Amino acid sequence: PPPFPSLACGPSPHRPPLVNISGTPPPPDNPQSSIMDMEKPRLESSRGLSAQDEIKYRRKYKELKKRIREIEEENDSLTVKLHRARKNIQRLRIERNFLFERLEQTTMGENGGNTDSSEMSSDDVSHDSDMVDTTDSHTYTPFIYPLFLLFFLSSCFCYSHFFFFFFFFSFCIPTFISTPTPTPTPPTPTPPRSLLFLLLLPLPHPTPTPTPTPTTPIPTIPTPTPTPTPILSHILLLLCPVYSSYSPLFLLFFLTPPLISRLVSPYPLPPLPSFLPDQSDPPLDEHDRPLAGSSSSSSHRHHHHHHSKGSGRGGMLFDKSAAPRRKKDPNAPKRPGNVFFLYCRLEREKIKDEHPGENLGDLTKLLGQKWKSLSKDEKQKYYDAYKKEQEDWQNAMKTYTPPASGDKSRQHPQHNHQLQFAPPHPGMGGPMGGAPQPPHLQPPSFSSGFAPPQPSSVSAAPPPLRPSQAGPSSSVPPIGPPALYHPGVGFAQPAQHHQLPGGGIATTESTPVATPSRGGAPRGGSEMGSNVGDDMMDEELEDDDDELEGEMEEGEEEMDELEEANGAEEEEDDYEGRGSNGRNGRREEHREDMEDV
DNA sequence: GGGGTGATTGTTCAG
DNA sequence: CTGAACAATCACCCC
Repeated sequence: PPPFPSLACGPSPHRPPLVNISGTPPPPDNPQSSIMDMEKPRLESSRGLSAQDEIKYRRKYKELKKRIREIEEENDSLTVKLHRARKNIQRLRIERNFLFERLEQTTMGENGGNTDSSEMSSDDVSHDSDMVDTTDSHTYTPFIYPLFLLFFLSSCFCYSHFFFFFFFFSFCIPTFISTPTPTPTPPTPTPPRSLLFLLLLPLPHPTPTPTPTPTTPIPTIPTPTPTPTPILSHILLLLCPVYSSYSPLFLLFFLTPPLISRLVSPYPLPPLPSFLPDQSDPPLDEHDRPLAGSSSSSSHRHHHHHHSKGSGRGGMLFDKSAAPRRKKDPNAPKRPGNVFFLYCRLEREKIKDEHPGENLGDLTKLLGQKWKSLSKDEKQKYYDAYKKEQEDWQNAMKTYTPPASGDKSRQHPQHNHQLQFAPPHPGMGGPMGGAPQPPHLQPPSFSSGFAPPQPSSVSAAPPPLRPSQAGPSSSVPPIGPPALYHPGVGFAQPAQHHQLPGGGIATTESTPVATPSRGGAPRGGSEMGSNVGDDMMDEELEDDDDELEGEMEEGEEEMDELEEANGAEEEEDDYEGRGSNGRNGRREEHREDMEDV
């Protein structure tokens, strides 16, 4: 290419590539002089050029000079980055070699004469540069990595139970990390946590079976106790695609494995980790509803799925679909929408005539823009009409009697006749225009003939809370030493403050009893395990965890590499996981499978 | 033929 | 406080 085409082509700047990718030597050592050299004859040859052109060329020259300087600086910074990356690679190789040597010692200590693997291993160590591609998959992580990956992928993209997640981190990770060192320390009398955690399984203990599978060239790490079958963990982990969970919380736990180890500490064993949104929650929710007197739970669920529209509820930390929105009565008077919808109704025909070719979506967009551009006075007439519609709907709701159902506490709050319609500016709307009182300032309303709270339960209350503060939050067990937490005291509060009308008292009284028993006590129990439990054991665990922390970081780095390598696969799995089948079907399968288990 | 989708704004509801 | 559902509309698309 011509060296500086912009000189001949006029003022349009033609920028050279930023980086010299091909590695060819840069054209001259001193680009500025070269420009000067080339520019001079041109200037001389075109001595007939006007002074204006000369100024233009000079400006161009300065611009190019500046650009060259920028490119050189960028080149320098890239060189530095490259250097750092190479050093990083080198460091990782050293770390990997170190880990490999440790594993090699372990394997040799276990079955001293396995020359086959040791030969291969030493070969790998000697050929450092080849290890990156050849040995990662079969040196010291023969089967853990596939399982790890399997779990990771499935957990990222599907539904599941944290139960399996915890199971994985309590069993596979400690097995993966805590390779018994050949130091002469006697084996600890306590079995590994991973195995104790197996006691959490709601499964009968299977008979121990040896697992010399051909797919695991390096035998599993020995444990001092008779192993209750790693094969069980294999089976369960293979079920992970079914039970897996799409939850960002997974990433949190993935980044803090020591935390996981602590959480699953089995001294003493809680029946299940309380914070798991585990299988007990949704079925319990479904189970509570029939108790409340509603015979339409199945249709309710169906209705909810029907209207979910596939919107991104799966992104929630805990799937809210376990507590779906209450089924609306098809016979109930329809809500009047809002003032914008009224405007749309009135103006749609008009705007359709103005834009005959537009589809409805675009027309709605236009209507939205027009609505926003309307002044308050112009909007006022629509607000007036909307107010009238609201009143009509209100009257219709007065005559409407909702179908008898157990839990009606919030189904039709409009029975309180507290319309929250507010015009754009205060004071505009007459009696409705005033700023509505915040709900917590309003006196509790029992205008619908519902019974007030029973005083007998209030009498047992410690210092009374304001009604606005009482409620769901009061069902949370008190913070403090779990041993001091007495369920009887803790549960009295929620019942006393549930002033929800209707069957609310009867139903909500049963709910808090169940909730802390799952959500409060076990949590306290698990904390007790690390706080009040055997100190010796605890210290051992602490030390172990500290050891694990350092090594776990290295494992995470390795995992990062693996993740990058498997990025394409993950994307494919992603598509499969979110197929048109959707989560609902998967959730149903999952529930049934869980019941089977 | 039935049902979902899209595009909007404001209100309601559940957590 | 937050985020999802819901309200109206209907051409269009998919099953």
